[in-house]
Amino acid sequence: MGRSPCCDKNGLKKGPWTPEEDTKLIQYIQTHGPGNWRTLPKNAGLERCGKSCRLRWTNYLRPDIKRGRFSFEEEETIIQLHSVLGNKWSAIAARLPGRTDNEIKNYWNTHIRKRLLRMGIDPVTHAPRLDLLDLSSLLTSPQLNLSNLLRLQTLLNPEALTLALNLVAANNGNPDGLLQKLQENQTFLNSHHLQNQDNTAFQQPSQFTNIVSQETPSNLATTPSFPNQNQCIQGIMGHFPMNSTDHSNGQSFQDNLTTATDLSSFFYGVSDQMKTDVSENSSFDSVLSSPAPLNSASTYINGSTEDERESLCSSLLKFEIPECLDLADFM
DNA sequence: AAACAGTGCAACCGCTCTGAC
DNA sequence: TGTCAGAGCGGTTGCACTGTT
Repeated sequence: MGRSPCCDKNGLKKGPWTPEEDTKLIQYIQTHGPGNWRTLPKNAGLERCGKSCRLRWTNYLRPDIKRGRFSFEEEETIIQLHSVLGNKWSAIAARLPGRTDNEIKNYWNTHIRKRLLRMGIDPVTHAPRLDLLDLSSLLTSPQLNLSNLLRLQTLLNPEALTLALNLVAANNGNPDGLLQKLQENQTFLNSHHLQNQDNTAFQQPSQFTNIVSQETPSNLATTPSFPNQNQCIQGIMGHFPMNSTDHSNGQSFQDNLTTATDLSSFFYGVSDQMKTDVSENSSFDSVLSSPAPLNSASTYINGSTEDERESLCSSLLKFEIPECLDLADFM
């Protein structure tokens, strides 16, 4: 359905608004109120498109517009809402009094988006970016075996581990290369004692299911020699290097396993030290469970600089490995 | 001091949605 | 039901400003 342009573009002014034009628009709207934007320019004595008038009014001349730097509360609200709503700037703006969709959109694109990218966060999905993980160095290690991959499972999301598996296969020249390594680990897995006979105490890690059901390597999921999930879990439980209360708030490894909904959440539970390293703020629990990487740390960060904000944001990212956890222990 | 590059933001463009007729 | 105008939305552009060499 063809549409006529919203206004006759010939003779209409474009570009930045002058103070005189602003004054005319403000005076007209104060007298007649906003609305009927098509006829407004003519009635107000403006050589502008009605659309341009509406944009100028709603984004810059409205009396309730809040100007100036975004506060940390506003910023974290934007990030959280964006993680839920996506690029629905008007919907986000509706939750931020005094801020316009255009302003929020610009702030996102020029500040928040870049900061998330620098921190390795995909600004679209709010998830860690897989392309920034240096998986190749891990996967070319001679220590590569299934148990190590399964330990990585606690650090990476399922997509990352899937990628790892695919990279392993590609690195070996054919998918059977990985299969061979998996078979080598069969002995290791089978030799392990079952430390927790009652596997029903915790849910089967759904992410593991993702791994074994991957189409590539093609024959991975169907090969009879591939260890079953219970065997793999046994391997993890037997070889996980952390024991007792290491790195956790007095919570044992076993307790973590029995309460975690999956192995990744177990790892996140272990990373409590990271929280206290950053702040004493009790609301960090929600940080670690929220889709958005940020939550309430207002008392800490208010008035801080851009770099300080980024520093805090980096520390809040749950995928970032805290110093207290030595990766070498996992390998 | 000048040239260049990078950044931020105001404004525009094209499309979709909504309601009136 | 179809058409149209008005309004709104999200993506993109262009320019001014700032920092760097």
